[in-house]
Amino acid sequence: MKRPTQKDVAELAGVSRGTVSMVLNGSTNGRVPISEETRRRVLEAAAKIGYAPNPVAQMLAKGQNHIVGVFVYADVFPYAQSDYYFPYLSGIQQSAIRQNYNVLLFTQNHHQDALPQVYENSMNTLRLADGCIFMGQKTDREELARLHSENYPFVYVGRREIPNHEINYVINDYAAGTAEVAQHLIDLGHRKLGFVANLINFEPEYDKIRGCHTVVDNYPEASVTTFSFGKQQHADLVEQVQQKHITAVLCTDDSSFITTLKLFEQANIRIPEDVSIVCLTTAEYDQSLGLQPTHLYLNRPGIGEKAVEVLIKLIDGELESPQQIMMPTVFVAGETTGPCPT
Amino acid sequence: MKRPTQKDVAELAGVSRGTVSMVLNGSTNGRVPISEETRRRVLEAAAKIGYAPNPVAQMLAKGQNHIVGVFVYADVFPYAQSDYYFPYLSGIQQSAIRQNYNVLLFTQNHHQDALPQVYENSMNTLRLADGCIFMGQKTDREELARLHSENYPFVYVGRREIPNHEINYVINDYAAGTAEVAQHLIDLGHRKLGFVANLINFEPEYDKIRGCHTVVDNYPEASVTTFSFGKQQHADLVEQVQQKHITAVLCTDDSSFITTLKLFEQANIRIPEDVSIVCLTTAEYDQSLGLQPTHLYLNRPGIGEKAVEVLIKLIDGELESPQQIMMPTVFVAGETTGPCPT
DNA sequence: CTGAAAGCGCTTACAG
DNA sequence: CTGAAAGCGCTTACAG
Repeated sequence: MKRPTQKDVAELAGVSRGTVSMVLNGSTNGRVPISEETRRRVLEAAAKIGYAPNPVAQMLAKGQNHIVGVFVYADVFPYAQSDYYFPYLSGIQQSAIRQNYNVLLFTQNHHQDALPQVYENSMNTLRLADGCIFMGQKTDREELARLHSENYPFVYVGRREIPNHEINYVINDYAAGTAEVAQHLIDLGHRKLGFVANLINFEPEYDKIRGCHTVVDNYPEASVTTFSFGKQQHADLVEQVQQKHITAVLCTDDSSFITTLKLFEQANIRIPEDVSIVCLTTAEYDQSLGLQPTHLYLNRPGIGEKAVEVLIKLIDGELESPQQIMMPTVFVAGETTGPCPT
Repeated sequence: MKRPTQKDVAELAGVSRGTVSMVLNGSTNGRVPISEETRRRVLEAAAKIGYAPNPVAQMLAKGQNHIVGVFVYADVFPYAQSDYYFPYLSGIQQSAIRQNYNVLLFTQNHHQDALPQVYENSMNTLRLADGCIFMGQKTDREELARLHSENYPFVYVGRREIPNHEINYVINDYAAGTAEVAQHLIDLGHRKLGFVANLINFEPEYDKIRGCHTVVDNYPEASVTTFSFGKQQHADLVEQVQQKHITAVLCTDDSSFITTLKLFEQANIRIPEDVSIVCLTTAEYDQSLGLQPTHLYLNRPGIGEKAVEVLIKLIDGELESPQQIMMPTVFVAGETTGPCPT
């Protein structure tokens, strides 16, 4: 009833367990090859009893698991926000296939209504994987710091700065992308820009604002006004836009993009005739909107792939300095931007 | 430089390795509890040297991994068709979280340009997981048969019939759903129905046709004509529809749904005035179409969740008879169906 | 060309 | 309450 082990094969084939191991792994351990006759006997015996090596035992003996982990700092594992996470996961899978790794989703660390934790009872629960890809907004920076000092190999998808720890990450080059957007708007004649974000104190948002300024600051008559959307706290956006004669608004994420569109619609502000709007992340055509959004397309699968490549090099010890990689975004001109009204 | 082991903790705390194990697992192995003082010493020692048990060693010793695998019979792991697979994966993750399992994606079994194989060198590569969820169209039925005779626990997402093997599966109840669709069309006055499929010799398609007939056969004047879309072989659909005065067409998947719509458009057949069309799977609003599709919504996350529930019961040995579970679909009346023209 | 044995890092009866 | 030891199923130097 128990599944067969190496020992069963060895006995049936009349050889030692070491020999079975070597035949099945094709490895000869730096020795003369194993005789064809022996090989055949072992293979036959294995096939006969339906033997398959226990990968857990192999992992323990070899000390390498060939598994990359995926850990998500979010309330639940990608589900409601699956549109956001799955493109990254796609890339992770692609890369894993290419490099002959399996992918382990750390779902065990999620408990109801609580953020997932790497350390449970102060113990690192990630050791099943050789290394791990991190995603998610609700980063626990202390855990990352600790993981880093333990030399556990990991790569964050997204920029995270941890004091005293140079961690590895792969991220969209928001600064360059936003600069491209800003230049586009400037070229269309816009000079008074608005910048809408949900949370300002977050690395990606910094990068976007910074990118915007690198362009705008070249035009003395141009300016950027920043709006922070809190809970219900966007009531004065329309007012301010009108008062300050803002003609173009950059929104950092799709929720603020949609909100902004709705606010303008309610105020009878026409898009793009009166005001141009850009979404600084991937935005799909929305039926209720009826316009192709001008946006920054993020190559999320590409980022996932890159993150795994870096991670595996890390695992293999091929990297000494920390990797902080920027991936280009793609500017997509849509129908929500137009020339500055005169 | 090496990561600390149980032995290191034991020495530092001045206790035996078994004691460390018990303290850390909270298990007392049917004995009097471990003294508070000892507990504290062990915990402190562990924290001090940053010890975390090696999960691989734990798995080997315990013989249980708490991992559910996911294996996809498709050329590549969900990527191009990610829209199709990811909703299932969402459900799998949800269920795994609830039951405290991790999820392992078997990407190692995918090699370029070849279908993935469970058995490599005639050895089952799935043993890392306690059991496995299967998905994908390009099922290798021989592998499933073998897996089943080896008593490896698995659940297929989709119906697969294997001679002499009653396997476990969870599937959309296409028969009931299609019957609902057929009734809807009959109620709208349609009597001559068309049924379009890409491959007819596939379990889900059988179920759909069967469901259609259970309704249509109650109406003596009603009939169903079946069309099989091969490669480029749908040229006569329009012709036949006109000749036979077919007024409603059921399409088994979204690709045949889209193709049918295009063919009708080219022939100046109006939807739904002249012909009603239904998609027998989840169909999104398509901008080029401009109509909300009448379709059968599939609760894919729900199926993923159910599949994991069944799998874990299987692993725990709580199930004796094979489980073949039907999940209800949801009929969504859209704009591509209307009353039969008179 | 092959066997015997140590080792991977845990858990769990079994004695004390 | 704790220690010593066997065992989980492999791999890999080391002898022969």
